Amino acid sequence: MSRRERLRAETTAEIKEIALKLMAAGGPDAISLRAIAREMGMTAGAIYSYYATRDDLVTTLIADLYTALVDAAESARDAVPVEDPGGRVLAWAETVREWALRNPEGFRLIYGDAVPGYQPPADGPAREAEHRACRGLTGLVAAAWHGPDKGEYDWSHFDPDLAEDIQATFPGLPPDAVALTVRVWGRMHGLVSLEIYGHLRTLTHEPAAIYRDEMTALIASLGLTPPA
Amino acid sequence: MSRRERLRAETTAEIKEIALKLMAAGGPDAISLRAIAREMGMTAGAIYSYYATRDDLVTTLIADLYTALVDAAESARDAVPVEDPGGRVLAWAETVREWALRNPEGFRLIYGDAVPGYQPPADGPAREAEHRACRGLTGLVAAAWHGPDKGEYDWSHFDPDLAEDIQATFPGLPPDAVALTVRVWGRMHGLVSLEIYGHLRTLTHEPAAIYRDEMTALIASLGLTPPA
DNA sequence: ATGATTTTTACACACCGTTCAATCTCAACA
DNA sequence: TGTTGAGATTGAACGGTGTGTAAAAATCAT
Repeated sequence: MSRRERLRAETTAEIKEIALKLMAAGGPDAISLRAIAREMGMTAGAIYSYYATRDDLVTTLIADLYTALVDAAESARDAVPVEDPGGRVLAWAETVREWALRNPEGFRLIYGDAVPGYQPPADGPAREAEHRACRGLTGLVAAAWHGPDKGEYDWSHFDPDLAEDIQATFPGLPPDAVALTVRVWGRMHGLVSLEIYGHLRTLTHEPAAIYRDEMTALIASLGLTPPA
Repeated sequence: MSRRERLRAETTAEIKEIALKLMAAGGPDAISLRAIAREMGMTAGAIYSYYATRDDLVTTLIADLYTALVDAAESARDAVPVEDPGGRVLAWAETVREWALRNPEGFRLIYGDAVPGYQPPADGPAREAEHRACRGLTGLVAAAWHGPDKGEYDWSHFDPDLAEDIQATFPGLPPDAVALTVRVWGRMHGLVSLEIYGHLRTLTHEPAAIYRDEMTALIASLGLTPPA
């Protein structure tokens, strides 16, 4: 790797780093090429040798953040033995919340309004991360799945790519389990989303305990044994 | 009411109306005084006879939207007899989702990032609407509450105003029930939030059914009988 | 020294909120 | 009826934000 390439990689990384810092400080709209350049001691035009447009930069940021989130959730899950499926669910859930609290603006960028006017590309690393998240959750549900398969759902009710992916990864898992996965996702997401956007702050000082209670109930509802 | 006052009221209403339309079309950042004025055939400065600043306008919009949402939820709930507490929960939940789908940008304005840089005032009509929402949910939980009161929570874990309010409205209701209310809120919010922000669109075509299943499970977990 | 790459400089363009003096409108009063 | 004066509106201006482009200048590997 030549010196040239190394410098380029470093600058690319620094741009992302500064962008994340700016976003953490001032929200998604603080991600402007000019502000980043100011912070780096460069001029705005220079950034165009690294990212073609501002949306490209945002896309990269979202992908990085989402990947980091899923990495964290997966490794927390894998730190709990497979014999404790309830513990694995809890590990995933708590990790997502803690990551969101550490990176509130990142959470907003992924799950909320990205920068005004930004349209996410149909595929790319962000989409890949979302699929990983979905596979991870499905795995957690699959480990707990023991019916009843009421046959309420059909594979045609889901995105073809996703359906194919899941049928390949978890053979025999019925569509009803995927619907349950979506519900689990929503249940994990709800309180965290409310908390990050400040709607719990004015209600309770114990969001962690409430979230934990909710996740415990979720685990029990999956027929698993929640950790003590 | 003089003609002058009538015109003023009409213009005030039209400004809000246009603002909502612009927001629906282009997101929260599309709410600009200049754009509103353009749409109305006025000049930007004229709006300052009606709203002191742009943030004042946004504050009014949020309050109006939140009030409309809570109005809808309350009346849907009240259309179901008190003898059917599960049905009342479902009515509330479905109404919130449907309102959100009809007013996605309104939902974002209330529960997501409002306009960049906007800071909500500590009190005012929006706060009042939030309290109404909380009271409404607490009422639904209270109708289902039959313990167990494990005494896990304390009134000091909640906002003093809220605690006082709830103790006055629902005498005898323990703090644990309020914690459960927050959990219920999160559970209702999660899937709707994911759906509004487009995270279900790429997974399933049946968000309504999944949400209904989740709400049915929620009602059952409250010890109530879900409607057929 | 040469040639590719990066960066600066300078523009063009389009927005935004807000203020202010001047103008217009129109209801009420003399 | 004509005048007056408060309120509504304009239009221009100020000061700021931003994205993106193109040519010139600096940098650096070869």
